[in-house]
Amino acid sequence: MALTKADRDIIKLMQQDATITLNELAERVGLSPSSAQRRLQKLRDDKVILRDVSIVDPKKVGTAVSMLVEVELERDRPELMPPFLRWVADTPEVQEAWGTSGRGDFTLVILVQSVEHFDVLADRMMEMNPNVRKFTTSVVLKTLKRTLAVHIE
Amino acid sequence: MALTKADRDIIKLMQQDATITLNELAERVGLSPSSAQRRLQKLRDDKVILRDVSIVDPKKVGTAVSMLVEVELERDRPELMPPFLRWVADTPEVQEAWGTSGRGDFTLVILVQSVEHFDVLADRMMEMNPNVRKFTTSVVLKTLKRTLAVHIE
DNA sequence: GATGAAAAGTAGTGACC
DNA sequence: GGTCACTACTTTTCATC
Repeated sequence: MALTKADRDIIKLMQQDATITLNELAERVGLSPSSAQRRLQKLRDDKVILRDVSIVDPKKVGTAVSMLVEVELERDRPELMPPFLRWVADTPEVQEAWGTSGRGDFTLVILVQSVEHFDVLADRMMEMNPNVRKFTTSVVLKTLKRTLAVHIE
Repeated sequence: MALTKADRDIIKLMQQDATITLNELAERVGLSPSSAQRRLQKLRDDKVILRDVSIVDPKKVGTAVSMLVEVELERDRPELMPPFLRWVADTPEVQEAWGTSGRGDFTLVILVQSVEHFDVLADRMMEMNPNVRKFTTSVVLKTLKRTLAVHIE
């Protein structure tokens, strides 16, 4: 699964614009269209490229409040961990979630329509997860940058 | 720019899988392929859908350390704000950045190859931005969820 | 073992109703 | 918004290195 220069170039280009045609892609990485397509297919088969998605502007669909939430769990109730993980997975307003060292146990990025929606969501989180000891919320005032693109040298 | 039911369905589907064909898309939203394509094109023209990108598995390209960084800036030097914003925009290892209320002024998601790379990056951040008063770093131990998909009712 | 050229199949586009 | 014809893109085949 070693990546060639062409593979890395394909990844870079596809992370910027996945609607690029194979002809364009091929030209820019210095391969024929059929070679480029085979490499791309292999990158998908090997799960280097996981999927292609459309990026939507939240403001344009009436969903404009982002929150960063640090959640602290009770460590002495490990049996309540899986339900919490399931809640994270099943709650579409939770866009991102990391388990971290440092202050909080988990950091969540939550995107909702309004502060009222967030209130409801936070209440439900507490209700469904008695192992949530406390959480601190930071309101996002300005989103400077948002990408899942991985930097490739 | 009011969104129809079909528009919202198109957005939902495209956020999951942007490689879907117009035939499939049309069928699943209850339109003809060319109608679906017109709506999709309008969503792109109106910047509701900003772009399509490939999602890459960082582990598969040798980039496996994520950090959450809270940065506190000196408030009495507003002239140094633009350079900081430019540093964020121009540093590909910074995947996400928000300006927040609460403790830190900014929260960054940084993805690097190794802790050593992070050290170099953090040093350079301090060097290039004398208005960074302090920053606290949380190492990501586990990534539970990662999507930019916006939840649409 | 991967490449490129070309053929065959499929999907996207635009004019018209 | 739907139908249809046209164009463009993708995929497979096959010969080659």
